[in-house]
Amino acid sequence: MENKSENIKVRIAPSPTGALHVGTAHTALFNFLFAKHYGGRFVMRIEDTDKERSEEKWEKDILENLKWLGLEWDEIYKQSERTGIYTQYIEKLLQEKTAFYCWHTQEELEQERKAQAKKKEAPRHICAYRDSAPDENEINTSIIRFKNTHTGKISFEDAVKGKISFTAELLGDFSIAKNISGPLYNFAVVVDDFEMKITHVLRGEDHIPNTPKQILLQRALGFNKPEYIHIPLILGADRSKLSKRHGATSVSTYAKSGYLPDTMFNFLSLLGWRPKEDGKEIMTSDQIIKEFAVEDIQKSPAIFDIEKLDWMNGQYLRKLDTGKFAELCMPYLKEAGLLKEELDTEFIKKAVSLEQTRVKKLEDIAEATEFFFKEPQYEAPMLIWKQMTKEELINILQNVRGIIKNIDEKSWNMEELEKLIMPEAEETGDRGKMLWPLRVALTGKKASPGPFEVMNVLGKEEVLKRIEAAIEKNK
RNA sequence: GGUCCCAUCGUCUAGUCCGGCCUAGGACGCAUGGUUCUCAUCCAUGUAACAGGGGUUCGAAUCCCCUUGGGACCGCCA
Repeated sequence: MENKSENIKVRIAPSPTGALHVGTAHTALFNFLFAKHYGGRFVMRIEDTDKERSEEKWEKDILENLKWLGLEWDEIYKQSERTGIYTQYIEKLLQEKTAFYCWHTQEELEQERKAQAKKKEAPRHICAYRDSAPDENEINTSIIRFKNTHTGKISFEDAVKGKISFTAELLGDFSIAKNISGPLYNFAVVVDDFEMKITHVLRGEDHIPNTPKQILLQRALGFNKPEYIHIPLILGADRSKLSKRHGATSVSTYAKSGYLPDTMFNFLSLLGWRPKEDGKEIMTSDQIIKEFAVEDIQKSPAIFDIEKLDWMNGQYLRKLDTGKFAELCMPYLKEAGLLKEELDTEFIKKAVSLEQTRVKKLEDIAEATEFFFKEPQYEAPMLIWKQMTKEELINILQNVRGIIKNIDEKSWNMEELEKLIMPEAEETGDRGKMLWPLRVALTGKKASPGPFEVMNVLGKEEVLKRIEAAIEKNK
C-alpha cells in the first residue's frame, strides 16, 4: 500500500434488515481505519434495494451504533434514492444485448439446480432465453440477467489473499435486476462503486464469490476495477460465522451491557489485524489508525472471544477517573431502583469506585454495589470464619462495636478505622476471625471490598446498625 | 454436490514473503504463590501449539507437492 493520497475512497454498505451486527461493525471499522490511515474518504451507503426486508428502525440502529463506536462517515447515500441511476445502466446493457429478460419460473430454476446437484455439476443457470425477446405477458414475470458469454479464468489480485481466480463459465447467466427499476445486489454495487468513485473495496471475505460477477459487470459497463481487500470473518466459538446462536451479535447489546466504545473499537480492530510491534494490545483509536496497515491483516478468520473482551473492558473501566466512572454507572443504578432522592452524589461516587476494579462491564455495577444502598440480606452462618464458635463470634462483634462507638465522627476515615481495629484483629491470633465477620455483617457477601473501605463509605451510624443486626442474628 | 478461501498454544497472535538468531515469543484464559479476612486489582511463576505425510536443502514452523481438517458462497437477500 504505497499510493498514499490519490483520492482514496472506501465504503461500508450495510443493509437495514437487522440491528448493527458485530461483523458489519468490524468491516466498517476496517474501512474507517483504512480511510483514516491512508488519508482517504469513508462513504456510508445504505443498501436498501430490498423493500420488503429493509426497515427504517434498522437503518437508525446501524447509524447510531456506528457513531457510538466512533466511526463517522464523510458522505452518505441510500440506494433507494438512486433507482434512476441504476435504470439507466440496466437499459444500456439491455440495448447492448449483454443483459436479457428471463421468464423461467422459480420452480423451473429450482428443478434445474436439483438436477445439477445430482449430476455433480456446478449450480448455474445458462438461460435458454438469453437471445429471445419476451412477449407482453412474459415481461411482467421476468427478471433481468447478465448474458455471460465469457470463457476461461477471471482473476483479481486481493490485497490480503493474493491472486484469486474463478472459471467464468461456472457463473452462468446470473441475475442483475428484478425489473428495469429494481436492481439486485451485485448490479447496484458495481454501479455505485463506480459512481461514487470507490477506489478500494474492503469487505468481508464472504463476498469473494461475488467478486467475479462484479468484475464481469464492470467490464460490460466499461468501468475500471477497484482494488479488492477481503478481510477475515468473525466466527463464533464453534467456528461458524457469528450468529445469534453464539450469543449477542448486535453492537447495541454490548453498548447496553456497558462495554465502552473504546473497548469495542480496540477489541474489534484486533480481530484479524495486529500492529507491527508485538505485544501492543491496549491502544487508543488514534494509535490504531496510525499503526494500521493492510499488509498486517490476517488471512484466516478470528473467533469472537468474550473472555478477552471482558478483560479488555475491565482495563478500560479501570482507566476511567472515579467521577467519570460514577457518571457512567448512574443509569444502571437507576434502572435497578437503587437511587433514592436523599443520596448525595459523593456517597454514590465513593460506593461505586470501590467496585471499579471488580466489574467487567457497567451493568454489573448494580448487583455489586447493592449493599451500599440497602440492608444486606444473608444467612447467619455466613458470619462464621472457619471453625469459630458462636460465642466467639458474638464476642468479637461486640468488641468491634465497642471500638467503633468510641470513634469520633470527625476522625471517621479509613486510616483511623484501620489503625484502631487492625491491632484488635491481630490480637485474636487470626485476623480473619474479626475481619471476615465484620465484612459479612457490612456487605452480606462472600466476596466484596474490604471492611475498612466499606465502613468508610457507609458512615458510623449505618455501620453500628449493621453490626448490631449481625449480633442479633446469632442470639 | 460445485466453486473459492484458510491452517502456529483452548482463543487472539509474533515468527512465514527474504530458510539457520525458534530448545517457537507475547496477550486472554487456566493453575500456583505473594500483597491486611473474602473477592477483584496488581506482581511473580507455570500450563499449552508449528494438522499429517512426502520432498528440496548441510539445515524447514518458514519453500514445493499430496492428504486431512475447518470455513464461506452457491436466491427474483445483501
